[in-house]
Amino acid sequence: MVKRARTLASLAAELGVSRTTVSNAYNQPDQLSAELRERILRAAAERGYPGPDPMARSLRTRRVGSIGVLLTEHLSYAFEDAASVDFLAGMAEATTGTESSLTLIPAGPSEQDVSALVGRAAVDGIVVYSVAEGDPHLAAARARRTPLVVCDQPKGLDLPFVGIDDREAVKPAARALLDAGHTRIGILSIRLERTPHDGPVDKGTLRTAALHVQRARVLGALEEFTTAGLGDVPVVTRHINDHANCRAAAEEMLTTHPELTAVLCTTDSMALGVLEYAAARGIAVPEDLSVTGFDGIRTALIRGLTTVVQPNKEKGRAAGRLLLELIDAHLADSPPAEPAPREILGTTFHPGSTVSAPRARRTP
Amino acid sequence: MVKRARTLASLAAELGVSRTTVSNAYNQPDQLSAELRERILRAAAERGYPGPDPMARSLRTRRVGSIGVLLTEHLSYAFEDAASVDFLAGMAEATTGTESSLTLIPAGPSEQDVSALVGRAAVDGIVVYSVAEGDPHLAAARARRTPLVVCDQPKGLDLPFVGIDDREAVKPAARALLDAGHTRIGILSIRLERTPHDGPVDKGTLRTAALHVQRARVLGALEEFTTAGLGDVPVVTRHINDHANCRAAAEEMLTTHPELTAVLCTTDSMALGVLEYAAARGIAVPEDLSVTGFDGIRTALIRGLTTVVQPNKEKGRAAGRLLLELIDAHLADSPPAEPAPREILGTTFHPGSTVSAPRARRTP
DNA sequence: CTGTTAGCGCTTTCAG
DNA sequence: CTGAAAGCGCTAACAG
Repeated sequence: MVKRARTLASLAAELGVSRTTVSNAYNQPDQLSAELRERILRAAAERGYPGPDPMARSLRTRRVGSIGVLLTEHLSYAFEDAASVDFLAGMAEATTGTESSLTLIPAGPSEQDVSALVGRAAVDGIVVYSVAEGDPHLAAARARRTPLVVCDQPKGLDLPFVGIDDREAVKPAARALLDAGHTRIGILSIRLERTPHDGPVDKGTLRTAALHVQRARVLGALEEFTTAGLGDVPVVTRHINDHANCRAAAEEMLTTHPELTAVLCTTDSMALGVLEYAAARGIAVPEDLSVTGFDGIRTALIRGLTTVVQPNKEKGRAAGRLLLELIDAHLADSPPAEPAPREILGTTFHPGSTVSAPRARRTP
Repeated sequence: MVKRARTLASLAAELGVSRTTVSNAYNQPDQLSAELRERILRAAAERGYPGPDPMARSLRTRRVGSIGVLLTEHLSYAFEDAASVDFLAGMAEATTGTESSLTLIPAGPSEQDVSALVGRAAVDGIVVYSVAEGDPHLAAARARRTPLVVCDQPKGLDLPFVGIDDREAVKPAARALLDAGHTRIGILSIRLERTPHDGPVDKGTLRTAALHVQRARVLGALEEFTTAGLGDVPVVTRHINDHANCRAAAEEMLTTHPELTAVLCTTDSMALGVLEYAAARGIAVPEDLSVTGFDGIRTALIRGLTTVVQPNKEKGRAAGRLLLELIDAHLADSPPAEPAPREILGTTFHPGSTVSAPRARRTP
């Protein structure tokens, strides 16, 4: 077995054909006789020529064959969060049938050279998944001048967008509590700002919060509560949406506000934390405490949580498809659409079984 | 705002410095004065120069900055399977701190141009995750002559490998059944060959099965059973490891072999299918039927399944780390290690609560 | 159906 | 600290 030909050019030389012909053997099979093509491919295999170099090819064609997803969290977290796993599944699905693979671009917290990774990623375009307003990674992704789709947040930019209407979506959950007769309700949300903060949230910071999704959900709920005439609705937050924090948030809320008969949570994980805390304290749900969530993750649905279900997988599919379209347009030199395309997906309210009328209070 | 400078060269020209200097501003900050660097970067931002083109850069440096995972299943399936999600989380973790992202390379069933995707993926190396012996995607990955790590299967190739000892790992589960006194045991496995087959499996095809992981688990269990003097141990398989199929497999096994008092499954999903079927039929587990699984997926552990837990995330981490090492060595022109590195991770037996002594049979 | 001509945009010696 | 020269390996016209 001969061992030469590490490039297309050298293979062509050895076979006594032109580079074009070898290139065509790989890329345009109908541009040469089947038998010549066979001969070339066989010779390539014999000499261990691995086929056209992907980088050189990409440089020439201006297309890599991969779409990127920018995940702000520590990358492995994306695989622990049920919602983002579903989202990625949807994006993966969007690539099937296309010639693209899917590149996960990690984005750590260090502002500096981290954006170098997004600037250097070998991708034809990027879906920016749920980052805070002003996140430097988003800026880095825009700086690439390569197609871009924003998913979930930040909202309100003139960029291609896929997401849900968080503010409206949360309302059925709020209404369910009101309809059941609750008047003492607390709101549990996860981080509203990029900088860590755990504890109570005042209405001022709420108005300018950088994480639009959480903000919209809290504001949507508050809108319903206020309209119904409720006065002081406490809001408590945690930076990290994990088990321990969710439970701690539940404890904080119910300890500092023992009068509450219901808690509306802006994520299912939070709600599960409340359920768990309640179980540990012997607080019956929904008899003593009504709870609602948001997201519709599997475990929450299995436990019968009253929640709002959002189509995570469909979101991934939509974002991926839109990005692929934009890439095609970009490669064809079509000017970007004006205004930027915007896809708002529907959500559904899942009644579940964690809301009921508040237990009759010991009134005189 | 001026809008020119789409390349490093043009930016250099406009600033009256050399291309090297601009390049250094991005890549070797210590090779020029901080102020000149600032000036260059600012000018770049003003003119919308997106920074060095990733493809051109990669072509020159021979390094992309991404590692690939080849997932044979339809890509989105990788996100539905708990084991592979954990594996991916581990791989993602391996990239943190490195300058690499993670590219998921889909591999559909169509033999032809699908291998083109793996040949063309812009990655510095590939982890081939659990594919059948003789899978053309593996061949395509090898053909790249770029570093490669095989995870789980195929076994026995002289390629860098990360996995577990499936044959030994399953034995504690088999022994648990034997120790409890079972003598009528069936084995439920998922696909043993690349071509779809559902139903009973004969010992002949078992010996040559292309999917080494499943084969090793079945053979490991059979070895224990045979050593213990059990005679005929039926083996039933399903090609797809999903809900419906797992349940159907359970039904087939228990219908065609009503004498069984225990079922050993080579995946937790299978075992969950058995549990579900049993529940639907009013068969008590473990009183009427003992069941064991393999994998240690969360839902199985929660349900108390007796199973073997394998470290999926750790496997991903190990595979990723090994690949990154190989890439560094490759780029440094070090010759590949001989023999290929091989990392076998440990597994643990999870006793659970789905195995007990067989109910006393109605003997005279 | 085949070959010739021109780069794609960048980094890297190696001298200044 | 800066600049000039020399490709990395490939594909897209276009002319035979």
